[in-house]
Amino acid sequence: MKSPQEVFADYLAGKNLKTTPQRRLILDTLLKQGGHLSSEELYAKVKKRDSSIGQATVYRTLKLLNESGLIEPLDFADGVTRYEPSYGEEHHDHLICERCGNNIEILDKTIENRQEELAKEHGFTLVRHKMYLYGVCPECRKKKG
Amino acid sequence: MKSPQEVFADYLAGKNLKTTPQRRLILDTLLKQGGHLSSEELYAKVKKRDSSIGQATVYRTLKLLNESGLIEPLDFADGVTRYEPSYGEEHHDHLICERCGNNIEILDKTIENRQEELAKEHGFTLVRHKMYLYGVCPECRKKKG
DNA sequence: GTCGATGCAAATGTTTTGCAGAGAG
DNA sequence: CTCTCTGCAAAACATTTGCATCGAC
Repeated sequence: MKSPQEVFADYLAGKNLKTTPQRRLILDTLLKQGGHLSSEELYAKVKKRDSSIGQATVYRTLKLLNESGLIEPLDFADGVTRYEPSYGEEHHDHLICERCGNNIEILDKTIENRQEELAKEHGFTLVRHKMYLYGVCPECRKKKG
Repeated sequence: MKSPQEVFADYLAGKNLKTTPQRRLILDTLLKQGGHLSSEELYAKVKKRDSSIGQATVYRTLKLLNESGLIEPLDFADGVTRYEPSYGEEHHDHLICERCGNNIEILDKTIENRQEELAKEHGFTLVRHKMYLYGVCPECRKKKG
């Protein structure tokens, strides 16, 4: 299996785009960090390693990484788009606590299968899906309510 | 069952807020229109009936309507938040065509039940969920690819 | 060298907020 | 009468874009 770095380089090369130090640094930081970073948060982290980097480059690179299939945008309904590394990772959805923002990755074959069937029943070819479960986690429930 | 207008009036009264002509007009327009309106689109429709109304009032009222449980925000991943009337309506999810933007409302008990179970398995109390299936509709598939 | 990439600042698009006057309870 | 509401314009956000310069290939 190719490394994410290779995948990115190949994607760029295939579109006559260039592999620059900034792009490498951004991918590298994102992979090391993992998790669910917003562009802003990623920018801050990247800036620590190269203070001359610009915000726009981070946004532009995130777009490329998404197109190359290396990362996935997430929407936790708080106004910012977050990203998570998705290359080589099994797909999963998110269970989010509405009180503390904590979130757990979930995966359920029953649901995945039904989604595929449902799309088919309507004649659709399913490309991707997003599922977010919002609730209250055990810790927050104990605290109040 | 209470009418949406009553629900809204009760919600406002309960918070010592006021039932104004603007708020009534916005709710009324939204209900008559149904569907998946963005704030911008709703503002345009409302303005036809009362040209003196302001954008901000529409945003503020949408927030109140959401809190009162009358409408539901939707995210079709196109940068704008849309709203749909949800009071007295059975919950449903959305199957969206990535090419033409057309979308179909779907509901599946198997999935709904599994979601509830999944949350429970992690100790969460499920409050709500969002599921979007993105694909290509039959018409668009015929046209190309 | 050439053409894409970068950093900066300005622009964009959506949503929020401050404020002074208007109006519901 | 008292607070909340409204419209307006300005502000606040996240994100995108134009441009001159820089640098990967």
